[in-house]
Amino acid sequence: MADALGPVSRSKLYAQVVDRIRAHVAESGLRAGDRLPSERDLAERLGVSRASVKQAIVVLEVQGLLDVRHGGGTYLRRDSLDVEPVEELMARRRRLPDVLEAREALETKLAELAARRRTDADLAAIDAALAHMAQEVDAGDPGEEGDRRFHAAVTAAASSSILAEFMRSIADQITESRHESLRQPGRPARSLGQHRRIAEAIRAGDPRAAAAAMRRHVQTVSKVRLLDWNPQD
Amino acid sequence: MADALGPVSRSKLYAQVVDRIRAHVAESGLRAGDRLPSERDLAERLGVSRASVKQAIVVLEVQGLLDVRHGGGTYLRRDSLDVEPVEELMARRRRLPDVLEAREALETKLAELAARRRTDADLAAIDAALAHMAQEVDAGDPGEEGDRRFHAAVTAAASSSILAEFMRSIADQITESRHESLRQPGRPARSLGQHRRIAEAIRAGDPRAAAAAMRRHVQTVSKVRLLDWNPQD
DNA sequence: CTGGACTAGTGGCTGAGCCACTTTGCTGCC
DNA sequence: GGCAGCAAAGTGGCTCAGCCACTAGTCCAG
Repeated sequence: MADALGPVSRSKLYAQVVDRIRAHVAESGLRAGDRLPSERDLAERLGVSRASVKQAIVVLEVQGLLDVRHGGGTYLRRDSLDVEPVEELMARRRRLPDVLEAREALETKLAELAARRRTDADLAAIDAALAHMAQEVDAGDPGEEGDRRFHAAVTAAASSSILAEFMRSIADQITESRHESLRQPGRPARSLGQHRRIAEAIRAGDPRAAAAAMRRHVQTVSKVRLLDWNPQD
Repeated sequence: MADALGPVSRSKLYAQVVDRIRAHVAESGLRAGDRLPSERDLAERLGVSRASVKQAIVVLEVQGLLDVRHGGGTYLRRDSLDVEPVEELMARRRRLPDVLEAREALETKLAELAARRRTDADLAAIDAALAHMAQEVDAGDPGEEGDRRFHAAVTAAASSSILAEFMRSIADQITESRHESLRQPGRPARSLGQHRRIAEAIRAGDPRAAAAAMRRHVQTVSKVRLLDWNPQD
């Protein structure tokens, strides 16, 4: 149902105008620094109102693809308008193996940084997450909230805004895979055990051990998930 | 100069309205699924035209943060509107140490994947990049184009769309640091040598060696760059 | 050659209007 | 009392016209 609504949402006029501008750039061979037709010109050519053109331009501007100068015209900041925000790419291509690869790259580094930079407050948050997950697992629950908190605490302890943002951009897919992963028999307890080893390495301030433990953890998830994954392509 | 233009660009009305909507969501404690005030309501309250409100809403919609239903209102898709596209975050916070950390996380994994997945065409591209950089270095040039091509070839050989997209989102900072790094005496030749070791491991299909060689390379860049970095905060 | 004035073009924003769609409330019927 | 249908109100989608701020280019005078 939600998927069936996707195409409809995609046909909003401003989105269509974005696509047409993209096509025009590609066909005309325009490059970074080149100027687009004026809003009035585009509106006339596309048979839409200037306000609709403006909406499309605002979208491309906020994506960093256009430079809009008051009274001076609209310019390309890149050689192409084909770049998509990460989240849009994610929503479109739900390739879990890619997500897990990215996750391994990011979380391994985050664990290493957490081991170097953790504060007492960070450790307290990690311990609280472990306790929460243990409580959930003891109660027979999958432990999803504790799992989420643990990874969030490690990410916070790493103090790297870029890596944190990358993690945020694939957060939906991680949430989804967490649900699937932790409902497997025995998986919650095993995951909790792996969390504990990661936490120990972070507490000990051992970046190598933390990275290795996190890599093992994420690779365990990778193996389990790949067996169950049914590609939708 | 370009930095001085940043704040001006930031004060466009639609951007201000975006910020005000964000503030409203935060203050009201609204959650995913909750409904925003109507466009007419927001326009009146903010003292702007409905078209300007609409532009702001379009921005948040295309970022996946709002769900806009024709005739039915505008709804939050997340618990917060504080998420920013990676590129916007990048443009705002040019903290090079963070970039280098992210780069190490991403490129180490990319090298590993390249060693696993490289095709003959990938290896040819890597060799061409090495040859190009060698030519530049022999001619006394810094070798920036060859450097760029080499890292692009490794990224392509890795065949991971998410990691490639993450790399693209910090491409500007990498280009900038490349320029600074490679103009240092002796740096081009040394960098070329490291590239060759990475390429050998990829050609040999040895993921561990490739990852280790790439890590060494990026860490070398990290050390050099940090000595020269003047924080702008 | 330089600077100023003027004109045309461009973007920024407003307000009004109309239509399509959704939601809500009321009434009537079973 | 519950359900269905209809009308009214509210909401979003888009257009159009208008006016102002700004920019770029041209022309003229000193």
